[in-house]
Amino acid sequence: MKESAQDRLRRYNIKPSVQRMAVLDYLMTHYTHPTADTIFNALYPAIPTLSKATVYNTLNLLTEQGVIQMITIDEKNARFDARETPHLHFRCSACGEIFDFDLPPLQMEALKDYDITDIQVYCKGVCPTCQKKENNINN
Amino acid sequence: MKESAQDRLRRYNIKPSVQRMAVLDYLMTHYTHPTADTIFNALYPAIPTLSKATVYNTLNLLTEQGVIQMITIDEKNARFDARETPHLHFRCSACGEIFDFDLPPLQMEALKDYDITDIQVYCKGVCPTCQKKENNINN
DNA sequence: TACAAAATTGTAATCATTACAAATAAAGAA
DNA sequence: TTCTTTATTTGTAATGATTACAATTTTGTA
Repeated sequence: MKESAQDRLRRYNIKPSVQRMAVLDYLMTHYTHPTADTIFNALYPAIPTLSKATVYNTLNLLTEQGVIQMITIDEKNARFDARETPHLHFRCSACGEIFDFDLPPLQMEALKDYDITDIQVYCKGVCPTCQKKENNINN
Repeated sequence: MKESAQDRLRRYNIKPSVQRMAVLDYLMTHYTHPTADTIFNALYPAIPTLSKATVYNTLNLLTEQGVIQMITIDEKNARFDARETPHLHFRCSACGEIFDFDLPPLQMEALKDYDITDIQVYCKGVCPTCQKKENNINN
């Protein structure tokens, strides 16, 4: 049985306000790496008093506390991800979609004295679907 | 003997204008992950007619052509890196410095059908020097 | 109910980056 | 060379995501 957004906030000692639960719940049910704007637009109908500032405040708080990750693979907007296990992001330069992949643990002797709080691996290139499309265009 | 900025531009079939050589040469002699602004300020005295727009144009061109890498580990500004071998970036949350580490090749069966053009690995945390400082403050 | 602290809101400001049109430089042809 | 075309650079205005901040609302507690 999956942990709820409320429980996850409690686990990090963050007061589960309506707005915080809504933002985190959206991320925990949409593993689409949304932007702050996307999250705001999705929640606004259900919470018409919601402010975009609150969405930004909440995302920053959750990121600082390590509840979620801020992804900077897209230079235009920050994206957010509620997955808790280290994983790899692949961003297709053709369609823009961001794919998740499990990541083998990277143990590096050279980093042993560094206190690592966050690991992010970004790959960029073309996904198989877009490769096929490109081939069709060129034939 | 090291390759010059001019030769590297030629290798990528990019016309080696004075401005492009200056930007790339700066990156090839300063592995400090500078921002566009830092590069502009460093080059401006020697090239007083240089425009910041040219620095941005050049950095974008070099990034698109794969001559350099754009690093987004710092959410505020893009940073740039002329290293050609895949490597890992560690950003200290205390002092802000970005350290380079060699990266073991990451071969992942799950990605075999993806056409990967760029791999970036970001680690965040506290470097040994800042860890010591933090301990001293707490004692 | 009253008070203090925390959270949310709306809006203005910030600031890195981009857009764009004008100016300049480079390349090619005759 | 001189003319013509193309590529590059420049200065400045615009963009747009994010932040700052003061006012308002909500929450917790006595």
